[in-house]
Amino acid sequence: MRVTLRDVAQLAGVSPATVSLVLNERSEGRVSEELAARVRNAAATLKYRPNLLARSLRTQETRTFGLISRDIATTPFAGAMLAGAQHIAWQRNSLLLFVNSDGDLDHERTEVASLIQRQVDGFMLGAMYHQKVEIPENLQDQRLVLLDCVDGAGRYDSVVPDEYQGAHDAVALLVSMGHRRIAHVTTTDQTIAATERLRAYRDVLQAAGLGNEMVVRCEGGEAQGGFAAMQQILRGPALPTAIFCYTDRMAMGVMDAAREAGLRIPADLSIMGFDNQPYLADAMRPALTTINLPHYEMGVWAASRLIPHSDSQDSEPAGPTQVKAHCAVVMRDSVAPPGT
Amino acid sequence: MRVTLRDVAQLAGVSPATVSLVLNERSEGRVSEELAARVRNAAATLKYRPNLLARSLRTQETRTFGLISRDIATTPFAGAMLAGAQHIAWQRNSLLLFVNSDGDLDHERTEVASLIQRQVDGFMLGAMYHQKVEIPENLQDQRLVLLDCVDGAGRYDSVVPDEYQGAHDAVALLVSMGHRRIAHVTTTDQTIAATERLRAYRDVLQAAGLGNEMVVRCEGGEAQGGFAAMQQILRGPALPTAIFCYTDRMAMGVMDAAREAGLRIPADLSIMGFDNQPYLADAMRPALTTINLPHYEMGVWAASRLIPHSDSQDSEPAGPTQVKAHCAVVMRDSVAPPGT
DNA sequence: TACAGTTCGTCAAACGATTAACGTCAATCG
DNA sequence: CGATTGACGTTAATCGTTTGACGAACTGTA
Repeated sequence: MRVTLRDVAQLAGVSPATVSLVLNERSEGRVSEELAARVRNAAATLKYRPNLLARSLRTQETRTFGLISRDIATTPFAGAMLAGAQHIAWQRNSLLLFVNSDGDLDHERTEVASLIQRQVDGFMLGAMYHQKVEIPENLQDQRLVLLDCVDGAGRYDSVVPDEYQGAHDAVALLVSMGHRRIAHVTTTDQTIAATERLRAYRDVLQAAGLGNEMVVRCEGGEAQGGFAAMQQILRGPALPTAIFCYTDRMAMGVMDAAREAGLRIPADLSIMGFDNQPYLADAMRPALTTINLPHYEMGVWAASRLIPHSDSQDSEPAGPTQVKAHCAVVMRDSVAPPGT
Repeated sequence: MRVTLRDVAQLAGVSPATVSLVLNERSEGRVSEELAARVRNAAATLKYRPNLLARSLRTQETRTFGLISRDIATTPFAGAMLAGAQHIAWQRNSLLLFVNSDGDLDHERTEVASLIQRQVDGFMLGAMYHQKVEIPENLQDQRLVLLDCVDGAGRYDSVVPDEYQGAHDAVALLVSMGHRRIAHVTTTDQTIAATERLRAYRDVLQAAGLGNEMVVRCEGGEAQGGFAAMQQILRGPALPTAIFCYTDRMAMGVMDAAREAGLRIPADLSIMGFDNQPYLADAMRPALTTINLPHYEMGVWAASRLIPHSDSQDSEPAGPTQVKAHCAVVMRDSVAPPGT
C-alpha cells in the first residue's frame, strides 16, 4: 500500500508529528539535527510522498486551480493559452483542473460547483476569442481571472489582446512603406476585435492624411468572405496597393482572389493579416505578414495573476486590473512597399 | 464559512452519520422516510455540498484523472482531443487534471509524481501525433490509457488513427474515380503516419494493377515541402492526374505550385490531403478533399476506457486493447474524376 | 533543595466525510 | 413471561496530515 507519515514515524522511531515537522522544515529548535536526519533518512528509504488530499483537508489549500474554457475545440489558439497557464501553474507547483463548457451557462454552473466542491483555490475563465462574457453567479464570489475576455463591469482581473494597438501598428507599417491606398476587409459581425481593428485602421489613415478609406464587409470572418470581398474590390474603380484583413483566414481568401485576378503578391498588392494563425499564416504562399495574438503570454499572465508566488509574500495589488497584451507584427513575405 | 455535514445534522437534529446515509441514499430501511425528508430539507436550506476532498480521503477515490499532454501548444488538433476526453469525464462526473510536459521525460516524471500525490484514479497520456512513446517508470504501474500514441510492448490500452485504412480509402477513391496516374507526395521523416500512408498507397495501386507508382519525398511535412515536391513533379515527363498528399499542409504547397504552373484544380489535377486540419482544409480554394483525423472521438474513446461507468458494474475487458480509429473521407472540392 | 529556563519531542484535536458495529425500544412469538 | 426480531439511529474509528499546547529531562542558579 501507500506509505504514510505513520510508516515513516515508525521506521524512524518517532511520532508522526515529529516527522511532519521535520519534513516541512518547521523543526527548527524543536528537533535535534541528529534526529531530523534520521527522519529524513527514513522518509527517503520508504520513498514517502505526502498525501496531498489529506494535507489539503487540513490546510484548506489545494494548490489546484480551475480552468474553464468556453468551447476549446473550435480554435487553434486554445493550446497555446492552456500551455501558458499550465507552465506557470507548474512553476508554482500547482495543478490545473480543466473543464470545457460548450458555452452552455447552465452546464458551466454545474461545472463550477463541481470545482468548488473540490476546493480549488481559484478560477480562470477562458474564452476562445476576445469578447464580453457573462459570469455564472456561483463563480462571482470566487477568486477569478478572465482570459481572452472581459466582464461588463470590470470587476475581475482580465487579459485580452490589444486589438487596437496591433491593428494600429499593422496599418502604420503599410503607411510607412509608402502605401496610400489601403483597404480594410472585415466582417459584418460585431466582435470587439472587428470594431477595434477597424477603429485603428481609420485613425491611422486619418492621422496620415489619407482620406480615401475603403472598408469592405462580408459575412463571417472566413476565407470565403475574404474571397468575396476581394472580388468586390477588383470590380471597383481604383485598386488599393495594400489590404489590411480582419483575420488571416480572410487574408487567405483575399490572396486567392487576387491571385486568380493575376495580381502578384506583394509586388502588385500587399496583404496584411491578423491573428498569426498557427499552421496557416506561415504555410501560405507567400507567407503571410500578420499581427500576432499572444495567447501563450496571455495564459501566462492570467495564471501568474491568479497563483501567488509562494516566496514573495506581498499581497496582490489593489483592485482588479485589466490588461491588454501587446500584439506584435510578424514580418513575412506578403507585404512590401508598393510597386516592388 | 462552508457548511458541513455537521451543520446539516445539527439543523435536522440528528447525527452526522444519519445525514451521510440519507444523502448518499444508503438509508434504505435504516432511517424513517419522515426523518430522511427532514434531513434532505435541512441540506437543501443550507445548500449543503459535500467536501470532495474529505470524501476522497475516506473512500480512496477522487474521481479525478490525470491528462498528460506532450506539447499541446504546437498543434491545432489538441483542443479536440481534450474536448473529447473532457466530455466523457464530465458525463461520469469526474474531472481532468491537465498537465503539459514539453517532451522532457524528467519533467514529466515529476508531473506524474505530483498527480499521484493527488491520488488521481488514472492517467491518460496524449501525444500530438501518432507515435511510439516512452512511458516514465512511475507511470508504468498506474492505470493508463494512451491517446494518439502506442507503447512498444503493447502493455496499455491505446487509441490511434487508422492511418492505413484512411490512406487506403483515399487512394481507392481516386482510383474509383478513374485516375490511373496517381502520385504520392510525402516526407522523408520516418513517422508512423508517413509509413502507413505510403504502404496503403502502394497496396491500392498494386491491387488496381497500376504499376507506375510515383513517390516524391521532401523534408518536413509542411507547405514548403509540398511546393518543392510539386515543382519536381512538374519537371517530370508525365504529369499525374491526381496527387495524394501526406498532409493537408503539404497539399497546400502542392496546390500553390500547381496553380502557379497554370493547372486548374480539380479539372487538371485532383489533390487529396490528409488530416482534415481545422481552419486550413476548409479554407483552401478549392476546399480540400481530405481524410479526417478523429481527434475528438479518440479523446472520447480514451476517456471512456479509463473511466468506468458508475452504473454498469461489469469489470473491464481482459487485457489491453489497441484501437485504431476510423478515418473518414471528407469530400470537398479538390478532387474530381480526371479531365472534368 | 527548590525553582526557573531550555531543549527536544509528543499528545491529541482538528480538517470533513464514510461506515462497520453497536444500542434501544417496541412489537411479536412460543 | 422471557426471548427474539425488526426498525431506527448513533458511536466511534478511520482516511493522512498539520499544529497549538503540553511535558519530561536537563542545566544552571540562588
